[in-house]
Amino acid sequence: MKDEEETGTRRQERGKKRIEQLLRAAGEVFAEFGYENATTNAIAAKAGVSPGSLYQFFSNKQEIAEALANAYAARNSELHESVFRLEAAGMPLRNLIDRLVDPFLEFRRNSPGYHALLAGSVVSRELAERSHALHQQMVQRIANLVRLRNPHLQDEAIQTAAETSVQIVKAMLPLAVEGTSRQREIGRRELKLVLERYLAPLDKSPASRQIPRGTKKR
Amino acid sequence: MKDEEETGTRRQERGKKRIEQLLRAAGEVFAEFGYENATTNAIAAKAGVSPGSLYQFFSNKQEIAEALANAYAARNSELHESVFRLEAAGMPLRNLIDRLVDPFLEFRRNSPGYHALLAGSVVSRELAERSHALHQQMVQRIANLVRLRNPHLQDEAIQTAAETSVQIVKAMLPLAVEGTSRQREIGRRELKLVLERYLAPLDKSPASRQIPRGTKKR
Amino acid sequence: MKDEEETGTRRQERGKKRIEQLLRAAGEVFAEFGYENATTNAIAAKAGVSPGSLYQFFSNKQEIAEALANAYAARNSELHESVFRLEAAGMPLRNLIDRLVDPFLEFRRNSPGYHALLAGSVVSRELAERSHALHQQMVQRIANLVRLRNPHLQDEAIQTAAETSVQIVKAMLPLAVEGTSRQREIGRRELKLVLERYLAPLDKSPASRQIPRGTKKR
Amino acid sequence: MKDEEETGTRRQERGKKRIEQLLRAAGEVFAEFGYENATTNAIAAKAGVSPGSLYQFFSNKQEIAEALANAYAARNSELHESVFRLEAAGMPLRNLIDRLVDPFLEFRRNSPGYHALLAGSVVSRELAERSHALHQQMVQRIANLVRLRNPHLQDEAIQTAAETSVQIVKAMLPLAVEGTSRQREIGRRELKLVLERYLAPLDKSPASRQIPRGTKKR
DNA sequence: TATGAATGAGTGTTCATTCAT
DNA sequence: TATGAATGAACACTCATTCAT
Repeated sequence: MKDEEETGTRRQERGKKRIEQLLRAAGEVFAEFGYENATTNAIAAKAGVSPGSLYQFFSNKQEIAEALANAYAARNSELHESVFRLEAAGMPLRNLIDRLVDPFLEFRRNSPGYHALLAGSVVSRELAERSHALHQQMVQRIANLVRLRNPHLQDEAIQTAAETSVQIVKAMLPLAVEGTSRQREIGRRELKLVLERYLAPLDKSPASRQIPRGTKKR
Repeated sequence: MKDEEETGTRRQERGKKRIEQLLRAAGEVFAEFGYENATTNAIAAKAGVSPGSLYQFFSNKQEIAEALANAYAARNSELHESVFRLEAAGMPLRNLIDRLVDPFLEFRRNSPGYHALLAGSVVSRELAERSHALHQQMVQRIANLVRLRNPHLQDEAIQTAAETSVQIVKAMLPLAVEGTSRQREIGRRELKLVLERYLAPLDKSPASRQIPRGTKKR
Repeated sequence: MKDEEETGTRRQERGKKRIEQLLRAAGEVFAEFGYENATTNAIAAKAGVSPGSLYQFFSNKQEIAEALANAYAARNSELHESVFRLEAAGMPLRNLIDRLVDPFLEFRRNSPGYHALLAGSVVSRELAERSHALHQQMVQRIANLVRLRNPHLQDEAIQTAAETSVQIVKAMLPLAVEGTSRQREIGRRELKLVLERYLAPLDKSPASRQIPRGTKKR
Repeated sequence: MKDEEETGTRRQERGKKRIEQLLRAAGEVFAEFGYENATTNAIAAKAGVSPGSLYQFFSNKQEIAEALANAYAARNSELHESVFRLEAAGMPLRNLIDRLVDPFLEFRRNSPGYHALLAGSVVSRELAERSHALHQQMVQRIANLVRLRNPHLQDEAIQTAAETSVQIVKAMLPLAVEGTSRQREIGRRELKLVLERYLAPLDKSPASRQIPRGTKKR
């Protein structure tokens, strides 16, 4: 509680805030112009900060992109923790899909720049690898669920189904995240429908029979 | 055969060849580096042409991208003509999908830069519009087929189904076009499978009865 | 002992210490990186002080260099006082040279940054002038000695001899100050030798009769 | 003599001229501001060229400095070839010194920037090494002459004498190259005088006895 | 018409200096 | 007075575009 410590704490807080400001601004600028056309000065300006300040926290433009991607990856992981729970394996497929897809859509709606950095042009090898790792992580989590629901399926079939599911989600996300709210609603519904119809035939577990709510888990 | 005698036709021919060279080069460079990181000098060099010459045919970098997109659009239209024939409406769903998807995949495999220009970052409003127009054209063609097969469906449902189908194809294209030949083969199979499972429920024609996986072809 | 009771004297003392810290640090940083490549932040950091504090004592980077040069000039003057004593005029040339050169070399060995500031690129007009003044001071002191030893010489010859002597010292300093201790020893010997041979012909005192090399000291 | 070759030749010529323009401009700017304070845009402007053009010939600022140093080194070598001729070994010392020093002084007068690059702050390790190599080359050439004149001297003494001579020349050059023409003349005379007095005692060869002109070599 | 050297506006980045705390 | 985060002018360098040949 001494003066110095207090100061230090405040400084750190301010630093964190600055970084958050900058990353938020970077996300918006990357989303609007793409990584290449985004200028560091524009990011600094949008964050209400001088160009020099930006470089107190990030040593170059690429590092901003990487930090932002890290932040997204972290939030993404939290999402995974809360969403890929094994008890979910027994749900009816439709419920499971709701449970997985909705938070993910919301996350993406709140993450401008995610697409520009992790789906757009190659910012850096590190970022490409991180993106790939996130993708694989998601594939594995889905594969686990698929395996729990369909223990008789061969591993390769499970992998393929999981990979395909992730790809469907990735590509249909824009429809569910952009446009008017009506368009987004349709996008969301169709995304779920595609997933459901793709996955239903694999699904032999009794839980996946369309059962009215209230009858869950026996 | 002297210079002044050279006919306008011959000049035009030469011009066309130059443009083709340049567009081919542009496609490759865009595919390798992305639109933003592609330099006009690199395109000119790859086309075996001076940077000044490039500007005889295209007034700026963006225009190259647009011309390339146009060329792809034209080839795409030819594809549509040959593929979206009404007699196809009566085929079993699976056959129809094969017929539509395979040429499209081949087209994409032969169109480097297509993804970089039309799926990557926003190159220009013009390009975005053209891309959108292509997309809508495809949606309408598919909507027509869907309507022919399922005359009882409401228009909105048809539109949505067509839109979603196109999105599915876009989604799965990378899996069907990139990677090892085995990966591509799996990608192609899954793409068709997703489409089939998504569309089958709409489909009242006997040929499209859902066949459980693993029991295919007998 | 409370804050407000702190005397001005004490403050001044603290200020002096800070200034000394900063100048020492500046000397080292200038010596290591050269004036232009030295950053004020690096100087402050090396002095264990914040960049803001530095500017409490020096209003800009140039002023640091000037203050450092002043400090060197002051020490240099002390050296002069102790070394250029008139009783020295009667010594044998060789002894006189020893007496003048050795303390000067030691001073230079203990003055990092001296070379970077006063011999390197032009830091500022002020500094150049100060450097020139120091130079001239030394020239005059030497001229005085030369005149005492050789009263018959014309003034211009005396000036030139003094000027040249100073230049010789400057020339040979690097050899006498840098490198291994053996190299430095050789450098020091040669410096003295060059001076001696240059000055001896002017010198009518018996002690300075030219002695062939190798026969020195018996 | 065909069109293309002619063009190529002309281009090369223009390129060479541009490089010369740029190097001349760089020399002047480096001389005026020092390497660090010289801006590439200032160099380009002084050469009457755009900044982009400069980078067609040099890939960065350092490379300009290195190219300029190379050019100086090359001229320096030519000088050496024409000046360090063995028949010179027999000359009276004074003549030899004239012969060596005068062209060297002229060279330096025509080489603005030489000092800034090769004596000033450390531009790069390459440049420092080149500078050192030039220095050593000169030392060796002088050592050869000294050895020819004084075959009985030990190698180490020869080396030291050569090294010291070079150091004297380097340090006294500014006096002989800068200032009014009178100052330069005095500087030149003193430089030669210092060298002569330093070297004369080593010199046992008959040729080095002060002999009136016209009696050379016997 | 083709060439490719030349252009120069614009970008990422640094660092001397300021100022709120 | 001390701090160090913030500032912003300035620089090295790039590349889409132009134009003399």
